[in-house]
Amino acid sequence: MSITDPTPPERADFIREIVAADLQSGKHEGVVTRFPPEPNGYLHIGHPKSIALNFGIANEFGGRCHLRFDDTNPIKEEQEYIDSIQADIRWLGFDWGEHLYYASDYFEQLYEWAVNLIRAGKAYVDDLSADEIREHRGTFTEPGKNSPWRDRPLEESLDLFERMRKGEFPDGARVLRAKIDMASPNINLRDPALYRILHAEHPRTGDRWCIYPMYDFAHGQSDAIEGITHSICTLEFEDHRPLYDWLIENLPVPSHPRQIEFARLNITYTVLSKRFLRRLVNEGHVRGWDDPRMPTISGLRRRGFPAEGIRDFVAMIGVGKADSIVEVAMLEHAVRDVLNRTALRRFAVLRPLKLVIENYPEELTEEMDAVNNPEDASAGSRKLPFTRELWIERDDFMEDPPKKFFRLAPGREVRLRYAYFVTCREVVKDAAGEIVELRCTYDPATRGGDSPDGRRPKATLHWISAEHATPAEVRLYDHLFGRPDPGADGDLFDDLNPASEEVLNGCLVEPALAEVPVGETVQFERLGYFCPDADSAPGQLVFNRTLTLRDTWAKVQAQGTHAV
RNA sequence: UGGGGCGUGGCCAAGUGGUAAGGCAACGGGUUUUGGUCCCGUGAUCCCAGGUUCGAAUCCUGGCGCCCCAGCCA
Repeated sequence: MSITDPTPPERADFIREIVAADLQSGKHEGVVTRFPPEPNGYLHIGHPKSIALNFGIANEFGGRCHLRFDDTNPIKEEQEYIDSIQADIRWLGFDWGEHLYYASDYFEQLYEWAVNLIRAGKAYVDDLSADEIREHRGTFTEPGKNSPWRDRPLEESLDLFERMRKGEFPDGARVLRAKIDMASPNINLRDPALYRILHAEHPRTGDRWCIYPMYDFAHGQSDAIEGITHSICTLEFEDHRPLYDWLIENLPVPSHPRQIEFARLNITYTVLSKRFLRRLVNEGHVRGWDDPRMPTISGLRRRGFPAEGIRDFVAMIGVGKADSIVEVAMLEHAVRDVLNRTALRRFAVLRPLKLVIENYPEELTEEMDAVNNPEDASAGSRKLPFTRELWIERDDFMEDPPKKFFRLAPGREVRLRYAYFVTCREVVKDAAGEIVELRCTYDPATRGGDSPDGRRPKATLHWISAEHATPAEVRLYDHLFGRPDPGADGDLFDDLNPASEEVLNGCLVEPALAEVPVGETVQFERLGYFCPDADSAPGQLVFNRTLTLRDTWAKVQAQGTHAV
């Protein structure tokens, strides 16, 4: 894994071009990247863009990619997040090998470097309060003012910093600041805070420390320690690059990484803000971080999205510096694309309607051959039991059908997939006028679904033998938000889609569906992709709808509604 | 408002001075035992205005628009 190929892949993005150029010019002999999550929440669909970029570049150029937790703020970070993040990255299909690191591994080194900086007269301990520091910072148009402590003797700062570490001061009492330029037009250079006092339990270092480095003082140096060549981050850190470089240049670090920024991912109908996602979970709007409606990796996994679809999606959207909002349809397309190729086809009836074939023998059960996946011959076939009493989808029958409806209707003949042609002879209703049963006849000559005389029904329906049907609960999911730009004109919570989850009980599925393992997504023919939920138990099947199939009939219906 | 970025069809996105790739979506049509899949077809003069050039989305100048920064968050 040490051979370096300086050839960029075809049509590389601007970051890959930079990497390739650095390799070709000999600036670097190999490439080392890193994915640096803060363990303060679960990974969401925005992260794979960065993960695939960092791990992808490392792979393509024969380098390596580290997983490094940016754990410098113990108040927000938890072990649960550290664990879930690793599980999610692995599930996505990426491997950091032996290269698992934590910024907290470098706390001692970072502390030493801070001392170096003080000795060099480039950092000082400030006694100002947070409010006072803000007041001294100035504004976008006015320069800041120097802190009265800015020029205190080095020895005094050294002593104070050491006592900060020893725990002699309460939170917020003092802070270590870089001495750069309070008049800089870049606010990040107006003597940024480097260390703050936080008497908090850290998930990794426990109570060994009560001062913690700020992001700016930890990230670049961690990169340098690990020999990262290209430190890829999102656009909002562009303003921090001068500070990143200043620290690298003013500290005796072992290497000089280069920070490169790209635009983070945004998707329609979804919100990717850890703060907001945490609220959804904590305030009970969803079942948890892994709720199938959540844009988290664990939510998408539970929803049945394959990792390959997510990888294809991020490859499809590209990498650039222009802010953009990708349509969810693209994600859904990527997912359907892999599922169409790989998902087993099964029969399931969500809203059952009884269909009785009057001229079919009472005691007979036939075994019909059904293809498991028309896109993959190696998936083989299965037997479907067929009997006189069946269940079909309520939506597949209309007593008084409109012009474009070509499923079952009184007097109409349709094909029952893999079985026979049936014709509706009678509609049975209950006292309330509800349709409760369809009486039909079948044509024995059409066994398997083809007629010897070349008759071709306009529709093919899926069905379940009543005698063999297995009950199941099915949870239908839709976008978490009811509009493409949630929160655009007000509170995000006002835009939550009240119909994002619909639980259906009394669904009936074919016997083979009891065997699908959690983690596998199958296609319920003509309905969509579904996967067993972890809530399933023997005899208590629960399925989540991953996505519907593309549905041109639904589109026709919607147009009809809107036309009037 | 000072600084930093960005601006190519509805949405992503190639293009790096030689006459606008591709994908998604939408809309037509064909195939089809999933109204699925698959196949075919349909759309831009590149934020605007000047300029340089035989020739500019690509270079120059000036505008306009959008995003980010005033945490002891990352």
